[in-house]
Amino acid sequence: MTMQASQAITRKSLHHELVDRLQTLIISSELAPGTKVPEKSLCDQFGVSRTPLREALKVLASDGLIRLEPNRGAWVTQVTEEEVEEVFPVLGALEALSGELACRHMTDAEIEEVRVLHNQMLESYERRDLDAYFSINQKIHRAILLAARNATLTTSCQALSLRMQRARYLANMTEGRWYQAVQEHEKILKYLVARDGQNLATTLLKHMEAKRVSVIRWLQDKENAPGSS
Amino acid sequence: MTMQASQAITRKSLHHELVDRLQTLIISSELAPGTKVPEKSLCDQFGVSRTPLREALKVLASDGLIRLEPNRGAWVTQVTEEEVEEVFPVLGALEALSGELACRHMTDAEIEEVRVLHNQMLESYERRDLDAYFSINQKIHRAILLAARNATLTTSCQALSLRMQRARYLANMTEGRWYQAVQEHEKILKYLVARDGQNLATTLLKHMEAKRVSVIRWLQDKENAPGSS
DNA sequence: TGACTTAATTATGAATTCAAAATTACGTTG
DNA sequence: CAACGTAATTTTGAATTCATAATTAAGTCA
Repeated sequence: MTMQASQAITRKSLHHELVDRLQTLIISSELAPGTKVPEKSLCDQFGVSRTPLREALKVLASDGLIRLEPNRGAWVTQVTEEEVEEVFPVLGALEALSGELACRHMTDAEIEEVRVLHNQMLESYERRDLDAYFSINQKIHRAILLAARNATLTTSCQALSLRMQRARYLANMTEGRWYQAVQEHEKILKYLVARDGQNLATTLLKHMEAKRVSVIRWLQDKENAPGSS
Repeated sequence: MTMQASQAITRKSLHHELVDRLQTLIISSELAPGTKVPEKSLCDQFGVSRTPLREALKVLASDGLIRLEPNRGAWVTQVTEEEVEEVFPVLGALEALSGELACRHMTDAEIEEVRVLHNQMLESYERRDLDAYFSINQKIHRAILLAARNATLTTSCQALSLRMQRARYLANMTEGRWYQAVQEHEKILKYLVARDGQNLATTLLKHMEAKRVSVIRWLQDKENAPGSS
């Protein structure tokens, strides 16, 4: 069953398209952390030759999603404690900035959109629907980021978020942490509505710090009780 | 086709080496902003085929140093006002973080090294030696960055710095701005020695903001009096 | 059997080739 | 001569090919 015709890529820049697709595969763990990137099989799957695929791998490597070992191929990077301790502070600083800028530039309509998302998120929290919660959560953070009106900031933030996403998405929040996160989001909305950039920045920073602790804890648990995907 | 021997590349990963070399060419303006990247001539110059060169171009494009136009090749990006307004705030936030972390992690010996550099910088200021000043200036910022002990932060900062470097390096500081910058550096050293992370962060942020203004002014002057390179 | 060599296979890195697109050069016509 | 259209050339994007390094398999000998 060679159905690569259906999946064959034609749009704009091939390597760029491949970067997107590979990112998706990595975030969704279809390409599992620590495993080798199956160059040949991906070429078959996407119906492309090795040249554009390898171009995409170089880009992903510079973003830290994969690691290139000379003459030994590409490997999906693991989310390590060390990396988490590095990335979250940086992400915190960037999100804080995005909050500050968003307070200056966000339209009232956009704030209203965030309020709607916020309420949807509360609902999914009530339902204990973690998937929905994460999805809406991301939309809120993204809305704030976009409202900062700074493409460079957006790019930098997203690149780092991507690296954490696998880890964060699967982080089985405790009931306590989940409640805490919701409380933090109440404050985020409050300060956004008040256009209080300073306090929003501080809150987003603390929010990220709490996430860091949560993810670290999850990584440590996983280490002690490995195996179950 | 031969004679590539003189500059031929042999070290580790070819595309990685090419990324480095091309960055250097771009920063030094040997590849001038706004011009087309001469793929063929670079291949000849480096003695490599197009494949690894194009891999490097993809990476540089994702870092924003060049722009890829589908079917039309690669172009060295211009430093625009818009971009400066975007990048400097982000860089400011990151340098502020680096200052905060550096105060926690820097060894006394490392602080001493910064002091030495600082004094050298003052000397080059007295001599009005702009090249030396910039070079030492960069070393100081880099020392602080490395002392933050955060590889992710280092990478992010440097990527953004690179994009600004062409513009900043050529920024013909006014006497007034130069004096101001030196004063700012006095404070930076002071707070570093005191390990006052909060104030160091604030100072670095202001320092970057002042640089932004300076570069913007330079860009505007350049626009009104173009041509002279 | 098990450690060590050596040969076969496979995967990787980079050059080359090839089709398609864009650019340039040329010629025509008004 | 200028504007347009067509042909030749060059450049680009991507597949293919090729040399080399790494991995696996097979064979040898204690």
